[in-house]
Amino acid sequence: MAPRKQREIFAATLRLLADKGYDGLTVEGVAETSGVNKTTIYRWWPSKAALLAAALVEADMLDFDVPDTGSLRGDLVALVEALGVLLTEPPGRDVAVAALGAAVHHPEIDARRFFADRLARERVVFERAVRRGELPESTDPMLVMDLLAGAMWTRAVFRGLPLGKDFAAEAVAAVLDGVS
Amino acid sequence: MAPRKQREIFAATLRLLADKGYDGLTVEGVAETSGVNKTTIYRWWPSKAALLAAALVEADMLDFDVPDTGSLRGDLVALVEALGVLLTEPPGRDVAVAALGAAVHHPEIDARRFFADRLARERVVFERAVRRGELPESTDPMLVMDLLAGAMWTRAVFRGLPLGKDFAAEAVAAVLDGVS
Amino acid sequence: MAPRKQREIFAATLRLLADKGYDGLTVEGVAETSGVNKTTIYRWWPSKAALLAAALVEADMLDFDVPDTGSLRGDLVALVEALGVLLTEPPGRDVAVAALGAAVHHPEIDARRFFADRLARERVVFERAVRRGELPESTDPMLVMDLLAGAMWTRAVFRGLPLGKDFAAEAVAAVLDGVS
Amino acid sequence: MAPRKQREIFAATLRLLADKGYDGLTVEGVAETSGVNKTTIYRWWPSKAALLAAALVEADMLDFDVPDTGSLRGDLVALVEALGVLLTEPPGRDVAVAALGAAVHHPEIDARRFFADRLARERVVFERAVRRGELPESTDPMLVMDLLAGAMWTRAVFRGLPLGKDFAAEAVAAVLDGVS
DNA sequence: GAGTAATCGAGACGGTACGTCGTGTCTTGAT
DNA sequence: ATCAAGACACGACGTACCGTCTCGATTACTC
Repeated sequence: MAPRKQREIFAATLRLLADKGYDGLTVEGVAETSGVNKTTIYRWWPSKAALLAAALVEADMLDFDVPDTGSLRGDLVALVEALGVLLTEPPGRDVAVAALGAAVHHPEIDARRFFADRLARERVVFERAVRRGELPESTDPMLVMDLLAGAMWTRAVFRGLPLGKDFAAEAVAAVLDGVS
Repeated sequence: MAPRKQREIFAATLRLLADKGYDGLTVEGVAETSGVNKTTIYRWWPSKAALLAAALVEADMLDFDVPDTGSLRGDLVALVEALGVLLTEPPGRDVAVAALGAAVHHPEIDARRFFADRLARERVVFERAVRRGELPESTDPMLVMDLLAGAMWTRAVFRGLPLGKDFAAEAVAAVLDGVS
Repeated sequence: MAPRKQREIFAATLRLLADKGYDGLTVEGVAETSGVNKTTIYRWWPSKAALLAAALVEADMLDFDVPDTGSLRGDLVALVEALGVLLTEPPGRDVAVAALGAAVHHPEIDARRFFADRLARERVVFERAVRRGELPESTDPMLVMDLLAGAMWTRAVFRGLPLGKDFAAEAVAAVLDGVS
Repeated sequence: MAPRKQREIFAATLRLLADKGYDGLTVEGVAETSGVNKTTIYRWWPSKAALLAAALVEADMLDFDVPDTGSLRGDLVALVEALGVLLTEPPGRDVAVAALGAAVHHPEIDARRFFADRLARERVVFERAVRRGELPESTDPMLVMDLLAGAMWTRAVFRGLPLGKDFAAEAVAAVLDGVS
C-alpha cells in the first residue's frame, strides 16, 4: 500500500533535503510542501529518517547508467566520472551528501541501499573485463569500487575540493596499474 | 578567551555525540552534563555545529601516529589499519562518523580540519618512500591517501561491513601494485 | 431505525463515560469497545454529545422508584436518600455527574430528559400528601423538589462532601418545617 | 511567581470558556488570544483544567457582595437573587455553568473554591440572624445555603427554566417557614 | 583590599517541530 | 446498493530544544 500522494511526498522530501540539509528537513515541511497532512506522513513512515530512506530508494536522482565502452578502463573512468558529476552538481550533490550525513547515524536509512546495492549493477563491468582477459578472475570488484568511489567521496565531499578534469582517469589508472 | 569550564563542555559534547549521534546532541544536554548554564555555551559558540567543531579540533580522539616501519607498504598498511580501528571501534567510531555527518552539511565545521589536514602529517610517509626509491617522485600522495582512506570509509561506514583482517593489506596492495 | 448493535453501543458509551469521564469518552473508543465501526456511529448520531444523550435516555441507570411510605415526610426522605445513593455510588454517580457536565454545555443533550422530567413521576408523592391533608394544595411541588434535589447536588457533587447518615432527613425537615 | 502576562491569560481563558464552553476552550486558543506562547502556559499550569481553576479563583466575575438588609429574610433573598443573576446573565452565566461542567469531572478544578468557600462569607448573614434572635443557634447555615443555592442551580441550569420574579423570595420563604 | 570588568547561573520567554490522538468526512472494495 | 474498513484533512495535544533576553551573583584582574 501507499499513500495517495506518495509521488508528491517523496518529491517534497528530496527537494527540502537538498535545500536545507537533513536538519532542515522536517516532516511538517514535507507535509505542507506536498499538500498532505502531517498525520498522513506518520501513517506511512515512522520517522523522518524512514521517510527519507523511502524517498531515496524510489528516487532515480542518484542513478547512473552502467557504461559499456569496450574496455575496463573506459568503463571505470565513465563510472567514476558519472559519480563525480553526481557528487558535485546539484541537485544530486545536495541529496547525496545530505543522504550520506543522514544515513551515517540512522540505521533505518540503510546506506547499503544507496551505496552498496549499486555494486550489483557495476559488477557486470568486471565480468566483462574478466571475459575479455583484462582482469584476473580473482580480482575483488568490491575492493576496486570501494577504492574508486571512496576516493571520489573523500576528494569531493570530505576535502571539499573540485574534481579536476582528469581525476577520474588518474584514480582508475592508480588502481589498475598501481602507483609504484 | 575561553569559558572557565571549556574542558568539561568539550568532553560532554563528544560524549553525547558518541552516545546519541548528532541529532541527539543538544546544547541543553551539553549544558546539563557539563554543569554549565545553557547561556554560557551560547555565549561562546553560536550553534551546536560550531560547538562540535571546536570540540573536535581540540580532541585528540581522532589522532593516530604516523608509523615508520621501514617500507612504504608497511607504513601504509599501518596507517590504514589505524584508520580502520578508528572507524570501527568506539568511541572513535561514533565520533568520527557523527563528525562526518555533521561536517557534511555544516560548512562551519570545516571538514578539512578533520580529514584533509591530516595529509600534512601523512606526507612524510611518501617522502620517505621516494627517498628510498620505492615510489616515483611524481606520485600524488593525496590520490593514494584518498583511495585508501576512501575505501575504508566506504567499506566500514557506508556499506556497514566489518573490515576483514586483511582488508588494509589488500587495499594497499591494490593501490601500490595495481589490480590488473 | 436503529443500528444493529445499538445495545452494545449504548453500553459501551455509558461504561466509558463512567470510567473516564466526559472528556475521556470518545467515539473512537465507543466504536472499538462495542465492536462497531466508527462510521456506523456517525451514521446514526451526529456527535459524541448526541450519542451520549441517546444512551442516557435509554439507560435505566438513573431511575429510582417513587416510594409510598404513607407519609409525605417518609416519601420525601426516601426519594432524597435514593438520589443521594445515586449521586454517591458508582456507577450511577459517575454517569450522573458526567451527564450533568455534558448536558450543561450541550443543549442537544437536553438536561430536561434526565432531571426535569422526573418531576412528573415525583408529583404523585405530593398529590398523595395533599389528599392526606399533609400539605396545602397551593404548595409548589417543583419548588420543594428543586430545594431538596439541589441540596443533594450541591452537597455531594459541588462541595464533594459525603452525605451524612441523616442529611436527607434534615433537608426534608428544613423544607417541611422551616428552619426559623 | 507568576507569568508576566497572567492577567491577559486569565482574561482570555474566561472569555473563551464563556464563548465556547469547556470543550471549546483550548490552551492553544488561550495562548493566541492572550498573546503568549503555548509553552508559557504549560510552564505555569499543567493542564487546561488547572489553568481554568487558577483563572476562576482569581476572577471576580463570580463574586457578589454579602448583603446586610437588617433581616435574615432580606439578606437571604438578596443573596439568592444575586446568585440568580449570576446564573442567568452573561458572562457570569456562561462562566459559572461551564466552570461547573468542568469542575464536575476535574478534581484539580476543586469545585469547593467556587461554591463551598463562598460559605465562609455567607456565614455572617447567619451569625447576625442568630444574634438578632431570628434563628436558633443550632441552625446549620450550610444546609440552608445548600437548599437555596441548589434550588437556583436546579431551576436555572438543570431545568433551564427562567427564574421568575419571585422565585428567590419563595424559595427563602419555604426554607425559613417550611411548606407544610 | 577595593573597585571594576568579565563571566556566570538561573530561568522566563517566543518559537518551531515533534509525534500522537481524536474528530468528522470521504472513498473504496467486497458482498 | 449497502456498508465495513480505513485513508484523509484538520485541530489540538503536551513535550523538547532552540536561541534570546533579562537579571543578580561570582569571579578575578587592576590599581
